Amino acid sequence: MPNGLGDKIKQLRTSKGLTLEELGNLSGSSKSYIWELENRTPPRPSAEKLTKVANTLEVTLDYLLGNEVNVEDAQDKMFYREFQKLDPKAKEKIRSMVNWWKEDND
Amino acid sequence: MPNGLGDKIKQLRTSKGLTLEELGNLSGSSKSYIWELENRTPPRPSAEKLTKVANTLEVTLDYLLGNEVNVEDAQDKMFYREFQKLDPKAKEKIRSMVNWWKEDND
DNA sequence: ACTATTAGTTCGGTAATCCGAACAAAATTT
DNA sequence: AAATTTTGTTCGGATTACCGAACTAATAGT
Repeated sequence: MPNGLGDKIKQLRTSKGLTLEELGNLSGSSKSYIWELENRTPPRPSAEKLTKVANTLEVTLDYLLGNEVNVEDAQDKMFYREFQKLDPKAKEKIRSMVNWWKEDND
Repeated sequence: MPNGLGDKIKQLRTSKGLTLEELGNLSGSSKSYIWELENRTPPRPSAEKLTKVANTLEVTLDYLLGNEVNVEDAQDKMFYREFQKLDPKAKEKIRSMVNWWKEDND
């Protein structure tokens, strides 16, 4: 039987080319615990740990927990969060970059 | 020393006219634990518990945890809408470009 | 004021999180 | 293909989240 949370973490981790240890280090957990999250039947991880894991994997907590349905929205949201923290000049650069990108496709 | 998470929970709970026991019952926790969440220095509550509390209080987990996205700027909002329309591949490229470029500028 | 009811606080115990370190398997190098 | 390095898995134990029940403080009813 598949574990929703674990499957998502493993999916995202491997797609980013990260090892258990790397994800552990980046998100302040031990690799053994990351493994438990991925493979053991649903534990009750702390919001603190899961938040850091979600941030490292660049998705929202709600996505990992199944409250948000698709990855794309979760990723968009995370990107937007980071975007908002940038200074106006940086925002402007990225904005124009995105606009330029759009010109081609339509 | 104000505790962010606790203050928010208490604020929301009382504004909804709920007692510790009621919020506990509605969200699958004991009243003593709700009290700890509100008054003791920040513990490490499980994502499971916190999710239920957030749902009962009708707010997002991200709000409780302080990761809130505030959508004040109209220009940012617009950008976000446009970004969402891009195809996944383009999004990924832009994301990694921004990440890479952010390393230098801190 | 006294009592009854409700709300909030404290506390001991138990079960679960989370880690480090040892072990196993897989991949890479020589 | 043996040796080395890297990645994944298991396990014992320290720490702590979370509960139940006893206690205190308010609040309301008579």
